[in-house]
Amino acid sequence: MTDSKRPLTNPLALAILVLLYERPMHPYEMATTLRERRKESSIRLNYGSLYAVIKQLLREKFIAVREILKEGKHPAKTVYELRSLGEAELIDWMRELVSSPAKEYPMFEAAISLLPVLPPEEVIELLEIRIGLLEKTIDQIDEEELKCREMKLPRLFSLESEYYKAMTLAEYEFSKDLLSDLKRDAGRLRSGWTEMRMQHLAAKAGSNEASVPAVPKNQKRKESHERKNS
Amino acid sequence: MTDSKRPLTNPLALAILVLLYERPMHPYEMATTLRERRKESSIRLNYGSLYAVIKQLLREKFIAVREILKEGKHPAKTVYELRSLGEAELIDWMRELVSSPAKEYPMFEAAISLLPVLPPEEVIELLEIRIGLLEKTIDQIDEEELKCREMKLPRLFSLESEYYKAMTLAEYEFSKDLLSDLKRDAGRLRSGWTEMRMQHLAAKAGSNEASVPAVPKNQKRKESHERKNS
DNA sequence: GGGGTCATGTAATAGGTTACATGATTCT
DNA sequence: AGAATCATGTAACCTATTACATGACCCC
Repeated sequence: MTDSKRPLTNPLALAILVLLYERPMHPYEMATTLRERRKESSIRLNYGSLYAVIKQLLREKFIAVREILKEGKHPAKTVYELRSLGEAELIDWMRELVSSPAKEYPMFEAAISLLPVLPPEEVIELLEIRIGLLEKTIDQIDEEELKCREMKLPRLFSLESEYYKAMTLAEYEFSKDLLSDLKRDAGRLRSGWTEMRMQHLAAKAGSNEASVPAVPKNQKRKESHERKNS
Repeated sequence: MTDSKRPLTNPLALAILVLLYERPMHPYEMATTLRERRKESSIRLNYGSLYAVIKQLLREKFIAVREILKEGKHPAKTVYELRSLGEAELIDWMRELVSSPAKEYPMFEAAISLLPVLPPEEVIELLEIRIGLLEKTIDQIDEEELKCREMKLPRLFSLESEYYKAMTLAEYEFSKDLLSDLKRDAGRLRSGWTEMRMQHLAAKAGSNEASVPAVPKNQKRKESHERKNS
């Protein structure tokens, strides 16, 4: 909300702040709690970076060591607690995340914007695979949902999977539309496709096309510089 | 497709491979070409890492130096070209991106899964802001779309923005539904909300609630360990 | 002469991932 | 006895970002 450049961007940091907002905890407990609540499915969590992230949170004074519990010959448990600065950061961060959509860059969008490198016929096949996999994903979400309802968990606990389902469905619809457009349409959607591929194809084939610029035949790939190995 | 662990994951690397698939280029030209085609809007591109990524591509033998052009006292231009290994990687990478949806982790999904840290009344306000911003975004996309149609650009060139619009719309619908559910519903959606916040509230207030476990009153935050500063 | 843009890069740092190392306890 | 789990962490590595540095050319 206020200042867009937060010291930490790792979502694991956000998750830890939330846990410590509930109660003090030691690192291992954080990991098991997050696992228990299955947060990995909606938050990118890498438990290997747990101690690293805690170090960062300490550095920023968002958290502090509350106590170090030593029992017998067990390794000592370092219990952390939230500091007021960390609480402020947590609330501010959450407010920003909820109120302000941030442009994110899914790789599928990148792929679509580079689609002409693949021949349209292949894209059709690939999209069919994708659509099948998306259907599977949606079925899985539905199953999970059913389980939750059977266990009579309040809806609040599965809001994130509702969101995930909505987004997956939207991608599914988009993919299906794109596929059928590609299949039906020989001119409109495909117009420009081969033209965009042409330069490469021309370079490869040594081409007799008129519209190909600036790539003399003696500069064809494959023959020129392709050395064996270092 | 084949092996999931690619040596490079940076989308800038993918973009460079595509450019070199079209024709050999020097780094600065790559940057300007990508800017010209406005790829930043659909691919996360950080031009500062350009030379670093090129170094990686060289290391992987995906690309090679084709020639070094020296004109007068200008800095020499190092022209790169795609090697067959790089072409294979590009095609394989693209196939995977199109055919296989990868679970990605938008921050909004993370926020939703942690929503109970915020009081429901505040979430309502924040969602209203979000919805407004999403509307703005959609209007912008529509304007862009109109421009493209006026310039009679083939649809192929704006597929990625169609995708972006579809996803943004889905998020918009989800947010609106969530908002109205939150506003209407006093029991169903909200049930569990305060309970999830309770532990924290209890800790803060010293609480007389029965169901609060394991946090003795002498361990309240604020008073106990919050030191002034280092 | 000054600003923009062409064109190169390096250096420092932060960020994150992976793998490894340790050792006690508890369950089978 | 052996496996899983509890609980700590470090070290190496790689990636990525940021900021800086250089210098010529071109147009006003």
